[in-house]
Amino acid sequence: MADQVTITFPDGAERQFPNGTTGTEIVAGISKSLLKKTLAMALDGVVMDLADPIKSDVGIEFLNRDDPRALELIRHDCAHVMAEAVQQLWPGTQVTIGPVIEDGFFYDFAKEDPFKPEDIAKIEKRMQQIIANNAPFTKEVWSRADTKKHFAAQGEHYKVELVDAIPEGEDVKIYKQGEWLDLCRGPHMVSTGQIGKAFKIQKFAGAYWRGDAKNAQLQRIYGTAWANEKELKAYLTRLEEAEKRDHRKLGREMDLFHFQEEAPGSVFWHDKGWDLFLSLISYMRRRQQDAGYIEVNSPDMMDRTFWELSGHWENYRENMFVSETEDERTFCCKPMNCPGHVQIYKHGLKSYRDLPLKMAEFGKVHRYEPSGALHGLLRVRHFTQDDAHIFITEDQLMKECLAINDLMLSIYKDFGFEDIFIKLSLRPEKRVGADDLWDKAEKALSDVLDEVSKRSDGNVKTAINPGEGAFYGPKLEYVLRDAIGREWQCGTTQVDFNLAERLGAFYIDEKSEKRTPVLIHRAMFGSLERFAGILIENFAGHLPLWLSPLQAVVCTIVSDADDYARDIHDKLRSAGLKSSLDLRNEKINYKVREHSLAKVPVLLVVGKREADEGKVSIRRLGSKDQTVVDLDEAIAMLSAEATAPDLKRKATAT
RNA sequence: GCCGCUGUAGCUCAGUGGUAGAGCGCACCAUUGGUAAUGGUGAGGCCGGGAGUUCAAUUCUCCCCAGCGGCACCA
Repeated sequence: MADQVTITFPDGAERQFPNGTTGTEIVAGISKSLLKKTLAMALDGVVMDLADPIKSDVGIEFLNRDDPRALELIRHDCAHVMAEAVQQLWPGTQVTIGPVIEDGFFYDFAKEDPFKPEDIAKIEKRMQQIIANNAPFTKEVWSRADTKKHFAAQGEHYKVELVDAIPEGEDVKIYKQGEWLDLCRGPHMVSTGQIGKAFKIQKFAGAYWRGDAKNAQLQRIYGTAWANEKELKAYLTRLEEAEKRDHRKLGREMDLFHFQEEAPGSVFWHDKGWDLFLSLISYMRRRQQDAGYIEVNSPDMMDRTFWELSGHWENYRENMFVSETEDERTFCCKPMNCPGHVQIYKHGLKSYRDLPLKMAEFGKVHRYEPSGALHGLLRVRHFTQDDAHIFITEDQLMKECLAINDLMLSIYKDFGFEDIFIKLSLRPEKRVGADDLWDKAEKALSDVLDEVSKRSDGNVKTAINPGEGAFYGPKLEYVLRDAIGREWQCGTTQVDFNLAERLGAFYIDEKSEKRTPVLIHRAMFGSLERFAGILIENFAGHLPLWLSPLQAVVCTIVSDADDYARDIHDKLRSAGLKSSLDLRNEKINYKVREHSLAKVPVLLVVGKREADEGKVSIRRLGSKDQTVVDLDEAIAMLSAEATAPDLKRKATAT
């Protein structure tokens, strides 16, 4: 072992130190103020405890709290302090795991009595004390046996399990902060005081040990921590903004839909919401027709034998709506459209010349989702899929998947979603079909993914999810990023070498032989209900004109303008615009406020002046300004804007 | 489904062991006002459902349902 190590500083300077010198010693040698500011070091880019000895030649960086890498340390340390606070306040509580997550951290505890809402303040207060004590974080490496003995003696059974989970050959590290210690792989900051004040305990929740519902349920505490108060405040504001976009709230305010307890997980669409829904279907229907799809409609209920054949009965029986009828038959509300589509396919002999056969349906599927999963429009028990099944020969697979991809990306773009992420989900444990068919299907989708990624010049990001596929085949899942950076999984392309055969579908090939088609399942919006919810949140209720169920309200300032307003309303209607008339005996301020709150995109305000001159005053949602233009001009402009993007493209193409 | 919290007027929410209150909205009257709340009057409630304790339950206890926040699930 060398006596000396060469350390390279961020400015490029190199210096020799005795082997085993710690980061702390080096910083202390530079300046007291730097030592005070430094939370940790990075050796050749790897973040380490400042107190770690340096045993080889490396490049060193010192992390202060403004370093982006420091945030993770602050949150991690904050989780430790929270755990200490909880164990101080409620002795006997067992600690389990406490990782850093996006925007914060959590720690899971095993504790008899549940935490109460008022405990948040108690925990925060105790954490402040621990942070004020500013105890240093110190690291020790213990033997496995000693560690297990220690935790077993403390009654920390989960920690004993965690020690067993540490891979052989890896050190068992213990971090101490004052009297308190935790099993942890680190790294940590220098002392608890470095966490600062910009943290907050957010909420309590239940969570299963090791994420498995078969295990005990622990109590999770979520918290957040930031480098400074300003960032914390910005984060809390961001949460508030997201809350304002909540589609459940906006749905009520905009009078789009409602839910009630007699139909949990089912939507009561009001006229305006249904108008939006129908706009989405019309749009998708046009896009699919243009792409060579046929549209069909299959029964909502079919005999259970179909679902046994398809494998749904075996895999999803508990999640199906099942009905016993007077004739003692068992019918199931369809949880998927595929078996129905295969029946339509099978009606009449198919030739290879008929393939690819692209069969679409706006089918309403019924799934008895677990009660705790329901969430507004985003997770319901009855939803409409823009579903399609594409029957192909094996060698058409690549071409069809790419065509679907192109259509998918083009459609998302029409709604303003251009930041797309595609996940490839591979075979799950519970599945049907032989492994060689899975090999083939996974290879095919993987090739498609590579090709899509290549074509997009790296604009489309991709990832692979082992074990997440459907029971009958692997899938590509399209994830959209919305206006405030949240991700929503929508479209899916699934390659299925199993179902067509199970349901007895075939075609006659060039050699007059029977062959089984490959089935591609695909949805682009996914669920119409869910997509509508996503759009409401993405646009914060400010729907683009072509999707808005009420595009304009004609408001009068004085009743002398009533006849003129009626005239405008009629003309808007004739031009295909969705308008309504507000002739109420109210002040214009009142009308503007009310329609603005209802997110009406365009207000056409008319008083005596406009009536005399044949003009309208246009006020757009979100703007305080108005422009006065000729009525005909206004109608032409709004009509153009209200045209769906695909129709606009067609109009300019001809 | 599991853990915790919540359920009072159309909406947002106060409140109490002696069967209820506000604001907004709604109806009516007056007001014709130029771009985010004109004034007045009035109507509106099985206090989520069921059982128990009590002289008396919206209030306390238990069970159920639904919603919310998570976890698990998501063909």
